Amino acid sequence: MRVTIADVAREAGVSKTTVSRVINTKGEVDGSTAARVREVIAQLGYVPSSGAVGLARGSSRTVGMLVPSLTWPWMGELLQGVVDTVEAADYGLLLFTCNRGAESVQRFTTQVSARAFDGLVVVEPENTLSHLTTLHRDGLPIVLIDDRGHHPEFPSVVTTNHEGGASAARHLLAAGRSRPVVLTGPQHFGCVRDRLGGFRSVLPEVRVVEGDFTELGGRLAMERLLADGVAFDSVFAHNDISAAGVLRALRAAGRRVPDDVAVVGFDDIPMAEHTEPPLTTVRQPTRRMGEAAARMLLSHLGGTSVPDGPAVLPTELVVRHSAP
Amino acid sequence: MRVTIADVAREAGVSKTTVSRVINTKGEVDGSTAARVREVIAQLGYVPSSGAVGLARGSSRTVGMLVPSLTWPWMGELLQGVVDTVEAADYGLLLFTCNRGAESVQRFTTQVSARAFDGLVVVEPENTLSHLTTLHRDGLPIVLIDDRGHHPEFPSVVTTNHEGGASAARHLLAAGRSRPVVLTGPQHFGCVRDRLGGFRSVLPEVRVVEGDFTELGGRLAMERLLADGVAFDSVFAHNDISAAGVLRALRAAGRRVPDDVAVVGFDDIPMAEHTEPPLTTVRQPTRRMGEAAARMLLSHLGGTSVPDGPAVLPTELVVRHSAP
DNA sequence: CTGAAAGCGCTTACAG
DNA sequence: CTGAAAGCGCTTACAG
Repeated sequence: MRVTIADVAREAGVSKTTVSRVINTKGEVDGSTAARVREVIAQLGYVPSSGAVGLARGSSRTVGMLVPSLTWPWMGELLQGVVDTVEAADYGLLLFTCNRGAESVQRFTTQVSARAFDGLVVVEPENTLSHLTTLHRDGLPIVLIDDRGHHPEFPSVVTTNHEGGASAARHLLAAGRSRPVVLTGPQHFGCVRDRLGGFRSVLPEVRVVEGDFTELGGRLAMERLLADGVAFDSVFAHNDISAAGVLRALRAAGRRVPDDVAVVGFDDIPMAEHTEPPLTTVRQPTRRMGEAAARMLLSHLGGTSVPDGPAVLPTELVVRHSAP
Repeated sequence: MRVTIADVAREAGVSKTTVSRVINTKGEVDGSTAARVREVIAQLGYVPSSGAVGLARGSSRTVGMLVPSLTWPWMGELLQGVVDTVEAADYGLLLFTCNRGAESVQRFTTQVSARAFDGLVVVEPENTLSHLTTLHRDGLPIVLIDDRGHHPEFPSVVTTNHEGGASAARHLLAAGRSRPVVLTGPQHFGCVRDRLGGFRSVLPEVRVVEGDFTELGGRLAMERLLADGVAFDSVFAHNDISAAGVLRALRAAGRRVPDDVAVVGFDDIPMAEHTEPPLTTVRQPTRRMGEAAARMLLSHLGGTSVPDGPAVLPTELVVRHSAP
């Protein structure tokens, strides 16, 4: 049988109230009484039932995390940042995905109503913002990790997409490249517009090709440009995956990187070190974004008022061989 | 204020007992009564508090997952498999890491005692097996995803490491390669011994080099072999990351892959498609291992007795350019 | 400084 | 088929 607060109380010869007080160090308790209670707790190996505590206190000391998918290359770092921060604060982390579309969302919403967690960190699944906004208005604390460039009415963590694009352009310009191609992601993403805008603020003369963030998309786009005889000396791809496709297409066509064409990616996923040649890229501080989001949520739960603007974490240009 | 079972009971003009019965469809309830209750539930948007249900029932309808790190390349697939299965069964998934060593383990153990979850899926953090065994003996249902080749006394999911090694050897042999080097992982891992044993069962004449599963380790090992003038026509690396290091070292030394040296990895992480040349590798069914582990745990929680042996999922050789 | 009692929101014998 | 009551393991006014 599990050890309960009643067992401790009986064994220590005090009331449950007193035991509760020493556990939570609230209210005055006589020193020697407290010592005795603590001793009994240790001896019995008593640990309060999280469920019972949650029910009595009306909170679960757990935060939820909702992500579209766990298999994206930067998701591991992000999750690690969130988990570390949450665990350090002695909270639990309940993980949800939206793999099965509407059904997942339904299930997730039920968990919200069931009060399974106190607050939510979310990497926005497509077309969920309005639903999340409703939950937030109904009182659920939410922090959004915003990779799409939305601007929700609740707190969020973003990176400097505009400046990231600008830094890529400055780097290419300094290396004497003046005829760049920008291979974007889907242009309805805010982050895509920002990256492009930043790049253009430095290098206005750009050939823009809309991509889809996939390796295959990058490869095909590059093959088409080469077939069309477009002249360019550099490529800025909006993520590393599509940059990998670009590298492959260039190699297949006999173009040398970086001699003939310099290539810059975005994200700095683990693969970026291992492409041929290793990829120069604009690093997103993924892990720190996770940490920041979790910290914001926790301090919100702790009663601190949240900042009204998004928390902005800086990108960083990582120079490797593809664009020295 | 949140809607409780009492609100529903009052509104429907029945007792809480009856409401509980229609929610859980247990016990006989008059058809029209049930219909009325269901209507009120829908109208009020009532969702049972998971905390209260858990307390009353003595279980939380949540499973825990413990992993050493979230940033390993195959962890995303594994997690996705677990999460999907767990969510489909209407359970929650509580995620724990062991980033901070002993402190993490302590915190984790507390959660166990707090009954925060009903069972555990674990990818074993180093040196935790005996502790997990204790928890299991104390009554916690556990399923191990065993990437180390331990053989715990509780249920586990493994892949065919021996056969995977053998399949790599058969493939190289069929391609006319007879002087292989095997770059292993740390040799105290059971999986490493199995992969090597399988390989040797087909190609006994092997040069074995102990590696450490890192890209750098793979690169350095290969550089040393080349410097030593060792003659070989193929490499079987025990994971893809170190295979990537091997590829890089070979390229730097001017050896052509696969013409001069064929290279086979293990795992089939996302990067394997993107190395130069793309990597032939022994695929671990990572996602399905996650699914299998979750299924075993859930059926155990559901009362089904668990199989005594480990569940074995087959590897699969994926042929790409590095060893056609 | 300490305790009896009510309450958190459910489930489950037990009685009818 | 239905309900009153006890109980799950805590916390928290309230009273002393």
